[in-house]
Amino acid sequence: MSDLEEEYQLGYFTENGFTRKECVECGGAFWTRDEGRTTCGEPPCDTYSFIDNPGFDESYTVEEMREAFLSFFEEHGHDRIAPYPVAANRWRDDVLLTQASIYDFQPLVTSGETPPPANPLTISQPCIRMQDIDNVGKTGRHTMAFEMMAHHAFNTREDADDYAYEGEVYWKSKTVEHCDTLLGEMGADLEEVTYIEDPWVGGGNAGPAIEVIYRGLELATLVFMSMEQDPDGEYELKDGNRYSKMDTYVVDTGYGLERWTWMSQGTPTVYEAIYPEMIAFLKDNAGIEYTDEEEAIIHDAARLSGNLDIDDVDDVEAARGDIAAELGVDVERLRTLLEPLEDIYAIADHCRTLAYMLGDEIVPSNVGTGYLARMVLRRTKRLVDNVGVDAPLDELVDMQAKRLSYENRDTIRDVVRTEVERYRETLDRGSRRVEQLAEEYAQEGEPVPSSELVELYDSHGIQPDMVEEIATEHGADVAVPDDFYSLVAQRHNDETETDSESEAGRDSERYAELPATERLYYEDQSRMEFEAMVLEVFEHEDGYDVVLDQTMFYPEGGGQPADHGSISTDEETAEVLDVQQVGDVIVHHTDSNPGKGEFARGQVDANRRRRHMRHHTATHIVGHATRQVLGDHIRQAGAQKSTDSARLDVSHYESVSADELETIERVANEIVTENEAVDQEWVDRNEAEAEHGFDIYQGGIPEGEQIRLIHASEDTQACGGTHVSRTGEVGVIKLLGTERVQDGVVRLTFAAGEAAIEATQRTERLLSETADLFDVSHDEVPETAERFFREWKERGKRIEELKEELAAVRASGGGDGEEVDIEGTPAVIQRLDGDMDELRATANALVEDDSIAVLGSGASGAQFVVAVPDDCPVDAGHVVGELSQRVGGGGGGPADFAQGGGPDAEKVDDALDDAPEILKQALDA
RNA sequence: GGGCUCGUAGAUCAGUGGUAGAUCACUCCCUUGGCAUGGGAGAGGCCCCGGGUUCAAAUCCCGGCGAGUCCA
Repeated sequence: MSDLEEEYQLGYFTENGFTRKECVECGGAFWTRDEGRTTCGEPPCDTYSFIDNPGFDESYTVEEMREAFLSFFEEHGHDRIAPYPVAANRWRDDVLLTQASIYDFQPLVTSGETPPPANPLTISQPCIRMQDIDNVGKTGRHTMAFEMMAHHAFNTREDADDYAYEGEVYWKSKTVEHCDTLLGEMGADLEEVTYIEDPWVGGGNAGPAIEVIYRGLELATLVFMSMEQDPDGEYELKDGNRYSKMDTYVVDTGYGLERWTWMSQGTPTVYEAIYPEMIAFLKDNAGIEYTDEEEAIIHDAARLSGNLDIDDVDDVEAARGDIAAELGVDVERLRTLLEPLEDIYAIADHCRTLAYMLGDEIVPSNVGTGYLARMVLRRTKRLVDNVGVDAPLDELVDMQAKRLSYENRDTIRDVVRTEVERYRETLDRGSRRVEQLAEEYAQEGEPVPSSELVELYDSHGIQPDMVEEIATEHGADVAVPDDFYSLVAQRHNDETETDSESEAGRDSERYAELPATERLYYEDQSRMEFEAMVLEVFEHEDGYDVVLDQTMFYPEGGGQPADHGSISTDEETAEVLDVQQVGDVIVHHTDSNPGKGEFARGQVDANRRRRHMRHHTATHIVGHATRQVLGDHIRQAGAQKSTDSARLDVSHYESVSADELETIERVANEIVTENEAVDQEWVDRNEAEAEHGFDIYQGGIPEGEQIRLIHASEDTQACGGTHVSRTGEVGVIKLLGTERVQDGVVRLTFAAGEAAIEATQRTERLLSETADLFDVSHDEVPETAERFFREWKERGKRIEELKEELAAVRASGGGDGEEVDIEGTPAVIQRLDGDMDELRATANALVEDDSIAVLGSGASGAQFVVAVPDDCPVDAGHVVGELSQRVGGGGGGPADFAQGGGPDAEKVDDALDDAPEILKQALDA
């Protein structure tokens, strides 16, 4: 079946007495030393045989196993690399979380554009896979968080050049040899190990791959990434697409740290092997105890469930029935025994996931990785409450963070506490809502419909089972549909398509043939004049695009706006209105044509540029100060500079208080006052990463082997912007304000240098104008404003009172109104040019005296109020309708009190003249 | 980045175009020796902001701001 069969004819196999066989159960091809073997070794063809029968000589903890693995590969010529963050979106924008060790080197290293940090290398990379979150705890082997131990080698073909690494380090046979040797050193019985042929396809790449199985457990996958999708390729693989060989070929291996540890211990589940003390703590805390007989059932069930090929939760539920049957136990009894234990396994795993996430400084939020962290945390909290563990969640997460040796454990605990509190508020809000809803439906005797459930979940974050619980207490039925989550998904399917592509594609083609523009602005960031040759000019709808051989003009990028200025030749001076970078070419957008092939002088608008430089350096300083004041989790989430101010968005889990803002401002200005050097440095990116970590990429990830670092005081950032040469040149930094731009992200707005002075002057002018208005000193403005506001409110109330009094007087004093008799009820018809409030009050007063009130006003347009005493059969709404029609409008209201009006104020009197007639009609009607 | 929900008294919320409400908390009075409590009265609102529609907007529409939530 496999088109790649010849790819597996490895020297190591033939030299070490392996034979290729086909599994009698599944038909898959595999390699083994055991001549008599007939099955491939992988469940369901075979079953776990290491439970209570560890497959290695010694028992290892995860820490010991990690160290054993890494040092083995170090001894075999690999460099040990520190793990990358689990937040993969810090260096690539196509995924959120790190799901495999190879993610660390995609896309730039695997494509050959950037050299790997070492070659070959070994690493133990923390990974998080949310896909099988529902299986965690239930199958005995699924975990959301795990470490993928790996050895990688990056190779290029002999005839290929222009890649960041050259030649072959090692390939398939050597890879298998390393794996086999490691298993041998661990004391595995090599006769029992099988190597299954299983070509790998994913993400546009493919290649032969081998699964390494021992005693039923898949211990490693050895992937030989060497092909890319190509419609004309010579290989057709299992996804139905065609592939062809690439110039680079990469050894991508994955050894599950947790599985190796499990194999070495032979415990019933993986969880008991990797964090036994936490499992013990949780069981004890939740008060879970078993009799010997129960213990035996659980033990057997765990072993059996490991043997089943379980891939989703439905299978787990079905499998439980099979297991119960095999053990001769009632399925409900088995469920009651296992469920609390499953929750505990899941809690331990989720806490470890959170420790990785928060330890790598992900801040919970409603977007991106922050949202995933929040989901995991809330899920964990539910499990903890469900199973009756009463330890605070921050303590549980800390247990795992401690084991993983994170240094920011205080912040982690703080974040967890804040999140738990936030969740509690959401639940409070939710339960109030559900209670109310439940009572409504209970009263009508109807069940809560699934549309309400979807609404509650989607808009308010309330789980259907929680609705069920609360609603039942209030006597309302709830039927949670089986396809609940697909109903929720349906609501999101109406989303609009993405908009069309830009024209950048064509542009970049046009500029591709031009040489890279030499960037003078990096050579001397304070120079503003230069000379250059005009290489090309493209005419445009609204101007010209000019390309020079070298330029001092800074193109828009990294949140710094483009420079302005002029490009002059002897004949022509062109204003530069915008500057953009297209590939390696810098394009100046101008208002006139300097002439292709001309020798030109460039002049950068120095004032504008200097303001940008101050704001750019100030941004680094403020970021650094914020990190010092608020904590190490502070990370840039976006930034924009202008001539007048700059803004910096940072990740933070609560809003910034006024006190904190002042402290940040003080710390930032201390850095300015210390007048330290701001240096730029071009360095090898791998060296930079090794020395400073990923925190240098807060403003985005630049391409290329060399990157530019900016050192401002103790802060180091990869940055392409222009900077002042000493922090003192920033002058002064004035923080203008802070706002929460989204959950988990806070925006700081500030101004530097003369812009700071201007900003201060602006606020002071506002204060002065306000003070002048009140005719008081600056100090007295707040209390004066407060007094004015209070008095304004008091006066409003007094006016209301007076209007009512006036209305009473008008109603009783007869006034100049006409009074007619409608079947024994007196009706007062009166013009009264006041506002609606006055009309209403007067009408009310008249009704108190058992009169019908028909009042009209011409104060702003025409307005009418008609009020009728309780027992009078006149319909006020009808009367108002008739009156309003006569002034070109309309009106209505309840039968005893109606309002209306229209635009024709001059017809108020005419309308009122008709009032007696209308009243009589209304009575007849 | 997108979808949805919500902004009304100090708190929790009613109010679907026609005179801004309830409960708790608050103040005062009464009941009691005191407390829990019970009875009565009162105070407290830029109905988030800005436009629009309308005779009339807390209410409908548009735009902001703020809060929440689901998804990628």
